[in-house]
Amino acid sequence: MSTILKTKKDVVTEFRTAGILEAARRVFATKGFNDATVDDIANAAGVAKGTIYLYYKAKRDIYFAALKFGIEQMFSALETQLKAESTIEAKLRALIAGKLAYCDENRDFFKIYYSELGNLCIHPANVPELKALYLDKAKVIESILKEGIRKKVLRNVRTEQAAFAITDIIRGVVIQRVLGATKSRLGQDVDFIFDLVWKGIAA
Amino acid sequence: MSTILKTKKDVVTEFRTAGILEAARRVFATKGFNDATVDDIANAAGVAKGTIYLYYKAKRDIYFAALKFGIEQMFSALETQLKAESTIEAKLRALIAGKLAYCDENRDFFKIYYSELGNLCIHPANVPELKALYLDKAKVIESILKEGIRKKVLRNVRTEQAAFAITDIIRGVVIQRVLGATKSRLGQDVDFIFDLVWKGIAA
Amino acid sequence: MSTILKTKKDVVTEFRTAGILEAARRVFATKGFNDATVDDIANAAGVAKGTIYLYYKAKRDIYFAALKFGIEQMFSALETQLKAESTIEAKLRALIAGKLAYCDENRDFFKIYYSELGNLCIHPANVPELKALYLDKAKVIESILKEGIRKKVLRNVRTEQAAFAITDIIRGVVIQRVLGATKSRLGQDVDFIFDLVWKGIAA
Amino acid sequence: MSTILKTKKDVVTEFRTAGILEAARRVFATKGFNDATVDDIANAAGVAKGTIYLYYKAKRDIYFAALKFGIEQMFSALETQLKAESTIEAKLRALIAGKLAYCDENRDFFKIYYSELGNLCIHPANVPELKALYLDKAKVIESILKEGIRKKVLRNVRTEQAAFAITDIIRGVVIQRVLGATKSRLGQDVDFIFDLVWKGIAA
DNA sequence: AATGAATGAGACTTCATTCAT
DNA sequence: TATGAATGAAGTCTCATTCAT
Repeated sequence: MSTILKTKKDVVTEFRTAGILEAARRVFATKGFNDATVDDIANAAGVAKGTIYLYYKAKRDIYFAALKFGIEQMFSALETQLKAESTIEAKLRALIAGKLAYCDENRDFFKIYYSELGNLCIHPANVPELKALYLDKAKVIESILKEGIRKKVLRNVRTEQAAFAITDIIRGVVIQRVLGATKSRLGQDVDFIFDLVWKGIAA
Repeated sequence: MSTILKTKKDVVTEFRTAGILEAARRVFATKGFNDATVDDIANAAGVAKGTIYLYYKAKRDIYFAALKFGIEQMFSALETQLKAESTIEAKLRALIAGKLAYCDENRDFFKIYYSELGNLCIHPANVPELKALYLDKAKVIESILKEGIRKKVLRNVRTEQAAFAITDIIRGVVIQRVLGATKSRLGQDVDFIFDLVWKGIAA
Repeated sequence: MSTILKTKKDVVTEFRTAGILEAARRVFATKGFNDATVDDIANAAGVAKGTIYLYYKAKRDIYFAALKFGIEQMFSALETQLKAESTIEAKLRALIAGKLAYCDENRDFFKIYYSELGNLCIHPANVPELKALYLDKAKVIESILKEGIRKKVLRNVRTEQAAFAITDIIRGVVIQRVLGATKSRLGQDVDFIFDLVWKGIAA
Repeated sequence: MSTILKTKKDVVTEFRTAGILEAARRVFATKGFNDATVDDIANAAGVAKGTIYLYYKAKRDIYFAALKFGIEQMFSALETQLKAESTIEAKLRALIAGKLAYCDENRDFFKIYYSELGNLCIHPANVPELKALYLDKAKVIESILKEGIRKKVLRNVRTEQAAFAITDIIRGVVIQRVLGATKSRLGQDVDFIFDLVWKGIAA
């Protein structure tokens, strides 16, 4: 019985949390953190303002939760895709394709993600956890690079920096896609990035 | 007489404007757009709050003005440096070095610049002029690339995208420098970027 | 059967009510009326918030109920003690000792009691019943005084005012005890009050 | 010139401060601290809500300022009156009369004053300064008592406690006056208190 | 031109109360 | 009867902007 009750509560919590986060993502993406109001989020989520505060202590917490949720979802998707590949080349291409696809399909998330990334320089102290999230994820790329270097497929570049560079190129392309500056199909953009990167770092 | 008065007025305007922008850059870089108050800027500039509004219609206008000022200063510096170079290779390296150096020396500006870049996706409608500023400046790189392709020094990449990619890599490195994630000396970072890019796009 | 059920219900009600009041007294004494939340009380009482509202219509009602409960308990104790005494002098001393002892032992109650007393001037309209409670109880002292005057033990003071005065002196001493301004033992304080009062009103 | 400017600013500040405090006293006396809103005070003072916050950092600060202002005004009036008297007896009577009169004429202040006094037991930590204000002022009475004892006019009572007792009796009478429980004229009440006290403590 | 006091809309957050389970 | 998730009114405080001096 206690199990059932607990489960029930958890279900409700999960349901509400998901709804709120989904709404928050939309609202934050549209208006940015500061112009989005908690009322906006509540309306978008179809709940009362007070309800939001049953699940999150502050507006900022909703924001981080939405961000974290997206990051983790993206990386969990990426990991699955990477495991399916064996060669370094394929892995790198899968990673580029995966990130591009995820951001393309989750533009709301992307907007928050990269906007916050830009703000890291301004509010770095506030968000050690967030910083960690960003940096940790760069390790995924770095480990592929290291493996490539070990296997002599890649030349001996500074892996940390190269990982960031790749991340940055991807971001740039996504921004162009989101801004509509580029009409290329996803595949073309993947090819472009991979091509540039591979030539840049291949042995 | 009227000319003299006008000139005098212009001088004052320029003087005030410069002071305000300089203060604004510092304040915005430290606190971000939303957490910075007009009072902060007025204090930093050593003028009364009302004075600010004699020169700018709204807080956001100060922000854009500060941003624009920095961008133009940076690109004017860049252009000078580029003119001194003749080969494509040298030009590219000069461009990378110049941007890196400027951002390194003007970290306040950089913080605003890249933070706003991240927000472009969120507030694109508000700031067509800003968007233009960002995109136009990418043309500088693009024109170098086009020249390189014409001279067969570079392979036939999509210049617009490549220009963005280069911009993005540079940004990534600057972010690492500002966050303190990287301790490399400027020259090393320039080498790293140039190396990666050149291998990626050389013929 | 109906009788049994009703009795059972009453028992439950009494049980819950007592628990809630006891918790309320503690919470209100610690935080004051406004800073205490219904949640606080529910937690302290070990019941759900909704349960509180099965027994009390509003937060304020809990407060008054707790107050009333304390007042009645105190005065019922006092009456018992007074009955045991025969002389005016002994009665007066017993009354002073009794009040002092009760408040000393029930500091939570005392805090609410006297804090509300102070607020009587501000919210008099809201609480005619409460006002009555306070004033009626002063009659106990007054009747002792009247008896004393009749018996020529006391001089002919205005009994109502004297009753209040005695009440006020007692309150003052309790406040000092609760605030820790005074370290005297209870007996000393009783002596002090009695001495002052007796000299003030004796024939 | 600087002096003139400063004076001007000070005058404005003083003017606003006085207006706000006067309004606050009225509002707090009518509704109590918690039920009074900053809007209420602003309206009563005839200024905008924001203006209040130019002069006080928080609602609670307004409250304390109003309280402090009243206390100081009352005691400064008292001191003047006391100086005019030479005998202990006259001083004591003047003190009783003065307090009674002040509270009678400034009922708004009185309500705040004694309501807060009742709350001292509940929020003692928050308000060390306030506590000090209350306790320090009791010293005035105490010093009279000590003088009386030294001159053998009074018997050797515990001065601190006696001072509190006198304060408490006065409060009680004021409460009755404010609540309308007593219709006696001021002089009668003064006589009553003085009579009781004097008999209680005279040698 | 310069000032800075005044404004008031609007944000976040709390919490008494309700009600479906 | 008991629960506690949901509600939304209401409060405090901030700050961009205005305007009289």
